[in-house]
Amino acid sequence: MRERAGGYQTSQKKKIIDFMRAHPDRQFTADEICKAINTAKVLDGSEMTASASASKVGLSTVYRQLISLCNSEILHKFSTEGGSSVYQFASPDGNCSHHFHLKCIECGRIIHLDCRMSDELLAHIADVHGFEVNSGKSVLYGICDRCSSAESPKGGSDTPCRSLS
Amino acid sequence: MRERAGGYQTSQKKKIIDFMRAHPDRQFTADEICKAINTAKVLDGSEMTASASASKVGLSTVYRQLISLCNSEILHKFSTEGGSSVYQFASPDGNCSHHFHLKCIECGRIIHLDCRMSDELLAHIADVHGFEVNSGKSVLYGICDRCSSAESPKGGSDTPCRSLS
DNA sequence: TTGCGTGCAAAGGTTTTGCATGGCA
DNA sequence: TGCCATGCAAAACCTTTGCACGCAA
Repeated sequence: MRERAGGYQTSQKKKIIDFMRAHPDRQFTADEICKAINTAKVLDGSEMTASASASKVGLSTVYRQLISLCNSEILHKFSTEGGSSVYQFASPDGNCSHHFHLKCIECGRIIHLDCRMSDELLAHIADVHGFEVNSGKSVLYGICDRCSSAESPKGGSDTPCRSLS
Repeated sequence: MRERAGGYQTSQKKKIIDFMRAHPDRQFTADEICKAINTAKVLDGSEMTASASASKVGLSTVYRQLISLCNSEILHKFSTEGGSSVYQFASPDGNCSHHFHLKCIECGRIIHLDCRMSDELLAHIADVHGFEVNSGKSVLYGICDRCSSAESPKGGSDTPCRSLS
């Protein structure tokens, strides 16, 4: 049905997929993805100036590809409270539809909760309360263990933590 | 938690609170709230037509009050997939912080899930997985009983969620 | 070759902000 | 009376769309 990435295999699409697959536990806005693939490829390497002349992938192309990739279920789309949307790589198994996602509001990390109790709760909600939860679209917000133990954010060279207010 | 809405008691603020309190189980965009309080008062499911927009309360005032009321935890803010935000009256008890919210992606209805199993799951996630879930900010998306029975009529979709709240 | 994918720019919608004025405490 | 809140408009922001050209199949 939609298991393939339904379309041409362009270099732009490949860049987006490669970048998202390299960071499966993180979420990015369209703008972040656009900047990332126009500068470095895995973004943990050397520093670079923002306005590199090598910028090629347009933001509208990123948006169009993100829509396509979400339809192909290669990516997942989430809405933030700030109004913008963020995208995350979906595991090829597609099992993200079967467990909860925990998102730390401090560091932005995404934790895939593979837990029997959550399955039981989902079954309970479906049976008793008649509500079919779509786990792939549901995110539980809170504080992860790292951030609760240490309130100071570590200044990593990784992706800058989005403001997200 | 007794903290009132932190500011003056203006007529505009009162209109917004009254309107939202009159529809505790519904969600509205800022624009809908603005139109509603400028035309009718309880709209009772029939109005909401374009109306004359004899604006008295400005849209920016609505936005500013919504931010204030959310900070005071009088309202809750949710993000829709379309990118816009919707607001809903929060129960005065403030116990919304202690249970899950189920949101139907079809009809937009919010169900307050007051269920022992969810409490157990939250405790389990905190103890075993070290993640402190903020229930008030977490929303589970899915299909509610009404909409699922409307789509695919399978028998026995009864048992309405005893939302309590 | 065929037509989808792309880049650029402009449009569209939502939310925020600046500034002068009005109203609550 | 002192400030905060309001209204209006413009700005800021995110996302989509139109159009001509490039490139995968």
